[in-house]
Amino acid sequence: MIDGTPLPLVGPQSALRADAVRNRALLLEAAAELASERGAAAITMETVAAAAGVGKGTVSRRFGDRNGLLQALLDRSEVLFQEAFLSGPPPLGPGADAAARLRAFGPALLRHEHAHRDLYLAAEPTPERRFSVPARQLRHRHVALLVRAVLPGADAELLAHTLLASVDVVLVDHFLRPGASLERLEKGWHDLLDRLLH
Amino acid sequence: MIDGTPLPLVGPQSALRADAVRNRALLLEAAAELASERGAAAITMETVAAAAGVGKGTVSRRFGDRNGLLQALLDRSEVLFQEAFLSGPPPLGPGADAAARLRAFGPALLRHEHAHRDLYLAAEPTPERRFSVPARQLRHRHVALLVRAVLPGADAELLAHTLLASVDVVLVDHFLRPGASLERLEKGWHDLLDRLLH
DNA sequence: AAGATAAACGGGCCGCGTCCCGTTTAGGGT
DNA sequence: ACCCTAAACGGGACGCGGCCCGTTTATCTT
Repeated sequence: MIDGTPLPLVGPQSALRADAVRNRALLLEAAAELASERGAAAITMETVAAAAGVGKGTVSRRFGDRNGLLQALLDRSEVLFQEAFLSGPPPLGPGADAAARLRAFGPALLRHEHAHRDLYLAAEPTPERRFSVPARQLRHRHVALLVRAVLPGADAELLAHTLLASVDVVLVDHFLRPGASLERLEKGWHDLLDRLLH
Repeated sequence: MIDGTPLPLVGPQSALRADAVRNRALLLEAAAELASERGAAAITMETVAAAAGVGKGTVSRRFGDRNGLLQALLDRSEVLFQEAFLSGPPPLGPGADAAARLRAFGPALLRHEHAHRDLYLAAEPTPERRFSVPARQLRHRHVALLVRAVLPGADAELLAHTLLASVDVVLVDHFLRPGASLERLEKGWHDLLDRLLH
């Protein structure tokens, strides 16, 4: 397992050496600057290594591959979103009933991903790893939990995947290209839930 | 546009030269043999070119990229599936009402993709092209048509994407790994439709 | 039949991602 | 304070995909 990529909301697990911690920060900073100046496509293992003043091998060892680096880059804003639906104010966070939280989740995810769409699109994992990304797993568990509360008879795991897929970044981006609006997608989410909940 | 990859159910559009047609067939045959003998992962631009006795440039020009080659490989079985839901016997084909056709579509797609899962997983397009694959567009139009007939008030395009996503190869494969069954996924499709149609 | 033209061909080139291994260094134990 | 070991480091090597361009060849025209 690649270290230095702590799962969100889980403590450090392997005690990175001090210089490794430093280099990790340097690399993420360099990558963020590259992304904001020349777009996410400009992030390559070599350029980010050079910009941070370290060797390519260091990037590889720390983040595994290019995708791991991009995932780590996303982690900061992802954690903010996670806090919003795990412990933030209702209706997204606890305090509202499951149906209301579920209703609020779609639009919130939609807007969050859309705000960072460049990075999310660039960081789209390969098919075989798509469901292993910690952030995705957390989203899925959360939605499945809400679905279970709202539709006890349903296959919550499967339905959660379906719901999440309906607001996937890639799909959203595809819809927004021609001129569709975020509002249409939000309405789609609400309609879908309304039909599912009678 | 890459020629030699006619859209399903649309006639040829650019009159390939005779030698090009021959090489295209040679390449596809070589790729199919490679896939069956050493797995889809063994298909690289170079090995397939060598196996067919042509240069790498030829593969590149004909199929655009590795993914285009894999899509072309899938086309043969894909066309069979298309015929099944476009003009085959009910309940999948015309002759049954839209609700019954929609019910039948999920399991049919599920089983079709599962039967060719190795190739479908290998041929998974990059995010930006995911919705441009002709076969996917055809599936989507078909499902959207049925949804429009069954739920006139809904956003048929969006809902069709959601339905298709719920039986996506990558998701299905993810579910089947631990030991889930195709039956569970089929039940999920039927439950989803039942809830949507009251 | 012979020339013209557009298309196809081949294979070399470049860039990127990944792997590897000999070297260096941080950090804890004595 | 010194050493010992495990971890991190650098950067070169390799393989694959995508691209390009000088050469060959099929097909159409007259």
